[in-house]
Amino acid sequence: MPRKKSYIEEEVIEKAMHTFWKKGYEATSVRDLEREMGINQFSIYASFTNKDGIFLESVKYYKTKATKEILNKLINSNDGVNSIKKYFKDFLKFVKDTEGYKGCLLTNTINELGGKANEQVVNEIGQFSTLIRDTFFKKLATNTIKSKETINKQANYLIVALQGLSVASKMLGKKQLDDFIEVTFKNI
Amino acid sequence: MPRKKSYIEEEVIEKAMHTFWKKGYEATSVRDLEREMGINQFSIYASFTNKDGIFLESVKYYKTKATKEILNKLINSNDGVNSIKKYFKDFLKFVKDTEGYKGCLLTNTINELGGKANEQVVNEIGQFSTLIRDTFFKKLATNTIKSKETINKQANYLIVALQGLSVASKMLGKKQLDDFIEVTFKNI
DNA sequence: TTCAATACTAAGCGAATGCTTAGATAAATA
DNA sequence: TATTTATCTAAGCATTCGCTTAGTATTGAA
Repeated sequence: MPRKKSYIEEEVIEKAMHTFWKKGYEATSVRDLEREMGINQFSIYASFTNKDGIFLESVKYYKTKATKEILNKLINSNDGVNSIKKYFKDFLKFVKDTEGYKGCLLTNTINELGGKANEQVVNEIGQFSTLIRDTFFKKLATNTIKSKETINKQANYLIVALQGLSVASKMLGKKQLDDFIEVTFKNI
Repeated sequence: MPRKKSYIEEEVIEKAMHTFWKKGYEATSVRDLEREMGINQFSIYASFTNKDGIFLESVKYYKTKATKEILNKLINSNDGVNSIKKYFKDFLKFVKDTEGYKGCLLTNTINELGGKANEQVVNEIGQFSTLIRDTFFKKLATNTIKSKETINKQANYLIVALQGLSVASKMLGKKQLDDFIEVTFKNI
């Protein structure tokens, strides 16, 4: 009976995600989204309820994309701690485009909105952060006699270091970022 | 001849600074500033030209405040590397208020606006970042045989770590932050 | 006491914000 | 073919945005 949608939701979500990623939440207007997603405002609201709704879907999409493109590589690696170092380098490639480094969308969001972000968005970010930390933990725990407590501290440490890298990438050059990664893993 | 100003510029700048610090650049409206600064929009524009002008003064004020309250303590300390560790802890106190951690205003700004921030603002932030790194360098260089290159890398590393701490403080608890600081300084 | 110079209040400017509504269009069932 | 249902376009809603203007109040030198 009904008329068909003229767009594929996943495709327009991807475009919305890139817009939020580049510009941030506040600086992205619904008119921006309309232009970038290539569909009318009515359709945006019909599919995603409101601006927060599109943002939530964008965050979910980012998680899926990041998981496929870099996190799975870490999960499936058998290179112990060295695989985490590779993850850091992959991360830098992942957050860079032709115009420069745009940081991690999730870190950007926490930094911009803090605790005031939409509750579901905060949950999504918290879950992903936990997933990464747990993955770090497993890699740190292979072939070592270090205590669980030490490994836990190191995993938390690497999470914060990754967030630092997200922010610093927006200011610093490639060499400085590589130096940072090198020193980061001296402490492990 | 002229009428006197009914407000002290430094006082209203401090209030503007706290507003930007809490809410971020985009999310702070001129009406917000009007309310928080306690003066009319006309006066804001007369004294500071535009929104960017107040923001620039806020950034400068933040630098002065941070220098007085925590950076000078580091500069004047004779405790070598350990004084940097103390600086990290002082930093966490500095960026915390009753409602929680609000991060470093300068890191927040870089993260929110990236390279698109007002040029003078970017300069101010860059200068302060350099000042802190140079200070770290001096502390790292006391009583050591480490090469200049190594010390440079470590100084850069600590800058990024500090930015990570700024972001992570908005998500993580005190214990995790303390753990991070501990691991950060393990091999320095 | 006059007068020029600056600061004040308050109203309002055009443009942009997030979101909604009215009406035309398309698809599949009856 | 007629009807039902969901989609589309495009105009417009109230509110807020950064910023300005018109008119009044206050100051200190002439």
